Amino acid sequence: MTEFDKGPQGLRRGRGARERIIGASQQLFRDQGINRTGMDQLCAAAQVSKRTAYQHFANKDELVAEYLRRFDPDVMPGVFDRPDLTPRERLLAAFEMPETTPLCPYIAASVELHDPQHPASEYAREYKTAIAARLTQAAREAGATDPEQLGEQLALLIDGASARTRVLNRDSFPTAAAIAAVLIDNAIPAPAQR
Amino acid sequence: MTEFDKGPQGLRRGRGARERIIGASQQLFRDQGINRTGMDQLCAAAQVSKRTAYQHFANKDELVAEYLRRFDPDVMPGVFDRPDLTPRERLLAAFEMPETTPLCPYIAASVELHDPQHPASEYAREYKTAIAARLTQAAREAGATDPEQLGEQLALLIDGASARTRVLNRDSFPTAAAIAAVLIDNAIPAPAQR
DNA sequence: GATTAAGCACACCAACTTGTGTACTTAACG
DNA sequence: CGTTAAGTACACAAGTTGGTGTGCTTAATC
Repeated sequence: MTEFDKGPQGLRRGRGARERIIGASQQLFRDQGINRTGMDQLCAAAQVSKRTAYQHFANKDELVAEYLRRFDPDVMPGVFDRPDLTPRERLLAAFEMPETTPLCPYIAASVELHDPQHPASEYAREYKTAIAARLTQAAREAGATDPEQLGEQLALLIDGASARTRVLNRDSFPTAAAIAAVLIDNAIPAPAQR
Repeated sequence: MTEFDKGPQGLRRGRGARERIIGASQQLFRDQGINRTGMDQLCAAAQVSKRTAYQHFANKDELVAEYLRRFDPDVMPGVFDRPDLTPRERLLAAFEMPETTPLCPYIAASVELHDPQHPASEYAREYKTAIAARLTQAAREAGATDPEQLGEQLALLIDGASARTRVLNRDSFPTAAAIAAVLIDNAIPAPAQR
């Protein structure tokens, strides 16, 4: 019984070792941080031998990069894929944080790795840019006079709430949402609001 | 030649050891991060023997805590000690970041140490609270209707700019300052503005 | 049944970490 | 002078890290 796909060449055995590795990294990197999570512990959690892990990922850095790539800016916190909301509501939805993410993993990775050249750091930059672009687009749809500016501002608010939540150990997203509401109302000319 | 550093060969004894250690930690922790800076390297940079370092600080954690304590919320970036500015200008002055601080060391420490119980993490929380309190006070002096709210909002903007600057490798404080201007003008009733 | 890819168990390595122990040297001071 | 506080140099312990080498086992396909 093949439980799984039999690709033209690839045959997945057991149960997706690669997926388990990434799954374990998502949990451990988030809970303990990247630097404080050793490959031994990670492999144990993934129920994968260390040897196998290093056959899937050349080194830890590459695993970290792949771990970050798994977060997709298009599926943020269900912000841009909700046609039931008005544009304004969609912009505000970005501040309902899924409390599974105590600190944006990109900020964490940038700080922990401490190397702007690191592939993960570079992807973090891409991601942040993508998020701002999505917000800009939503701002445009909402009729903002300067969508770029509003998008960048909202992105900054999200990062601020994320960082502050981490340091203070207290949810700062409501504060950010309050600011966002002010900015949005200021940026959208009255006739377009509803 | 009395009590000052002087010695036959590079022997800086007398009274500077502790200060040199902290000085080196300020530079290295900022440039390389805390976890990536070993005590060996730090002692070499401070021109202090490792033994001496451990006579001044029980362990690295304590050094990290002391390193953070050296940042004083009262002397932020010369924000609250400038009677030449109007209250409004004083609030905005908080966003002229001294570019010597790429990322607020408290956010960095919180992320790197990854332990809310760590003395440095706890001090980071105190510091952030103190900053918000100072901003709240300035907001009150500026005549804001809800100074607490404005202070908290401005603090969040600072953190957002700090985090975002780090991740994007691009100064985000102007964006934060623009938001701050909007918030301030919205929070201060017209007659009180000047 | 043979082949083959994927994985496992486990020992092992080299580098690096924080932190000590020990014996020696210097400067200040009464 | 002698005492003492501060510091040095250096070896070393004990732990952790990322990463390999090797031989063996499984399961699906040929």
